[in-house]
Amino acid sequence: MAYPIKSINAYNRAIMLDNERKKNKYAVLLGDSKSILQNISSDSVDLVITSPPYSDQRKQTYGGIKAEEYVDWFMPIASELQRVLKPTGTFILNIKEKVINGERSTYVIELILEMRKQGWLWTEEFIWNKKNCYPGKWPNRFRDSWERLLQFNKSRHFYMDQDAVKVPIGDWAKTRLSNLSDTDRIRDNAKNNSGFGKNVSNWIGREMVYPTNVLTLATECYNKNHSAAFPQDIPEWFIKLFTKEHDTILDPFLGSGTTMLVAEKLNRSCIGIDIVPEYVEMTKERLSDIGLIYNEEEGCYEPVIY
Amino acid sequence: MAYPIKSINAYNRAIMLDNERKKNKYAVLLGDSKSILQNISSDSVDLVITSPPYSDQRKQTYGGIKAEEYVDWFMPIASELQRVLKPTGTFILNIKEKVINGERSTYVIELILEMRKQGWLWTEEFIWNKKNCYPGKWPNRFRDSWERLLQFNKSRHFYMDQDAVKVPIGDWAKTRLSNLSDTDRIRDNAKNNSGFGKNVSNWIGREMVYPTNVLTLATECYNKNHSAAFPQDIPEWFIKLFTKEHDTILDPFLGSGTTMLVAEKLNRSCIGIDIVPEYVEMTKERLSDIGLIYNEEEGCYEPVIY
DNA sequence: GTTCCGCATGAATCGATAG
DNA sequence: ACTATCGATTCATGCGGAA
Repeated sequence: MAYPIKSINAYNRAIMLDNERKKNKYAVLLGDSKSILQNISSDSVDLVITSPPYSDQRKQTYGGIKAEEYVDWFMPIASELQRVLKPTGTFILNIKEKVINGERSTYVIELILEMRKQGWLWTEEFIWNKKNCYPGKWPNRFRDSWERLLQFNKSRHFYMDQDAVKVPIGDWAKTRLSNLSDTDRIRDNAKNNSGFGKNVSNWIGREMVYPTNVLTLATECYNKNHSAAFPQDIPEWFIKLFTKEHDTILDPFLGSGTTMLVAEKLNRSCIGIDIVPEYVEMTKERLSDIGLIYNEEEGCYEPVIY
Repeated sequence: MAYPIKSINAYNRAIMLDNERKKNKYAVLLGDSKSILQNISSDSVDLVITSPPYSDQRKQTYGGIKAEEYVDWFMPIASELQRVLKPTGTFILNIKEKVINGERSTYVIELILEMRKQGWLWTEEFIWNKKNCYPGKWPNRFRDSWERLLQFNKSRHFYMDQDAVKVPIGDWAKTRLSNLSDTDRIRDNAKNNSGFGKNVSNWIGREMVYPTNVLTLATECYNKNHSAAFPQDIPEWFIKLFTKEHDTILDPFLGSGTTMLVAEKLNRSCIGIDIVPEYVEMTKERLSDIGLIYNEEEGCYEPVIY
């Protein structure tokens, strides 16, 4: 077949891309993370990113773990994650404590202390500021609009590519301005307009800036037949930040497969585990939908070979 | 003297306002909070709001408390605060852990656990999302753009005036409410059995909504020489939320006096303590500047009597 | 093609009532 | 006196069909 030059170039580029991607594998494993993880090699994962079921939440699908049992339930899994993670790897844990008897439960902060005893370094706590948080009104509290994104490491020398998550100055200013509208009138009587204006002038001329440890993102709540714990932007941000192409990502509570789909998009390998058969099936379907094929020998999904 | 009617009314109103304000007292106490607090009556304070010296920070002024000693240093103060706080009162603690050896230190979360053992309820954790956080770049972390605002209470039945801190509704409302469908006019229950439903027509004409537990405010320094720990907006928001007029507010680490100045502005009484003589003097000057006079008998500042 | 607009949805929590 | 269930309240988002 004869192609115009333009088309040949595009075709060749497509082949190159696919050969690149062919290095990646996508394994979707059904079962309890605590035991399934034992089949994964030590020091083999570059990034663990997951959103485990919170205490007593998602009862219909995950059974619900009681707050007072949460730390004991999670620690054996944390131990396996520590084993499979590379020394330069990172573990991002998305979690938030619920209210019990009018108080924030303490299982999350107890978990941090226990994981440090287990040898983890608690490197950082990012905040996910949820723009569209759950509605509701109560006499003694406001709507909960944030979640924790805890960063743990095995060593102080972990891989981090800050330039991969730089934000265009325009977009940043744009979202900031839209966010400002909410709070502008809160600080109406404050005399900090000059301070803000000064900062704005500092940004002029810069095209890309580094983000902070607060991620302001909306939850995905549109009408789909699967519910994701976090929006795609969360794993995307951390995958870009803490991994390179062809690195391996692990999500021990895969859910509807968001982490894996994002890993594929970003040309990384991914291992996902979930205890709910419907979720595992859903992820497999989504992988087939985007053109990956199942490799019987290897027991995992791969990009199509041209 | 003869006044036009208009002026007389304004004059009478001024006297009324000042008589109202005259009920308020402003005490600025020099010394160590741990001992000074013992002179304050039990169950007498409606709101404690403070930003204590963080571990190893502000060394020149406070001497610096080591991270591993922080909890032991703070607990006796927390005990006194619990004693002086009314049963319906609230304690807001602005704090953030610093990074030590590449890790977030754990003294803040250990403090939460210890304070619960002491009898405090950990009601909520607000996030102060600092819009113009400190600039800088490090190889293994981004700029720290948030701080904790921990809410503690003595009982589940504390005073809270949510309407006092309402914020303007988001822009979405303008378009959303311009044309209502049939389902918008009735209660439309959610399909997921959450029990949630909505009647969109309830929102017509609504301009203000309740805020969330994330406060997006710019940092603001009263003066570069004085380390104002937080901007006026922070104490203002919590004073409006957790106190009424003429209530008593306490700041055991007053610094340059931001909490007291805001309390005066909002017509509340205030007690402030600081161990640094220069800060105490500065606050006294600021109180004089806004027209308060020192009452020798009572040992505190008062609004001028007409 | 764009823009407009209807609409379901989301890790929620409290107090009252029932068992 | 305990625990379990139930009704009530609420805001912002982006898909998908219509204009």
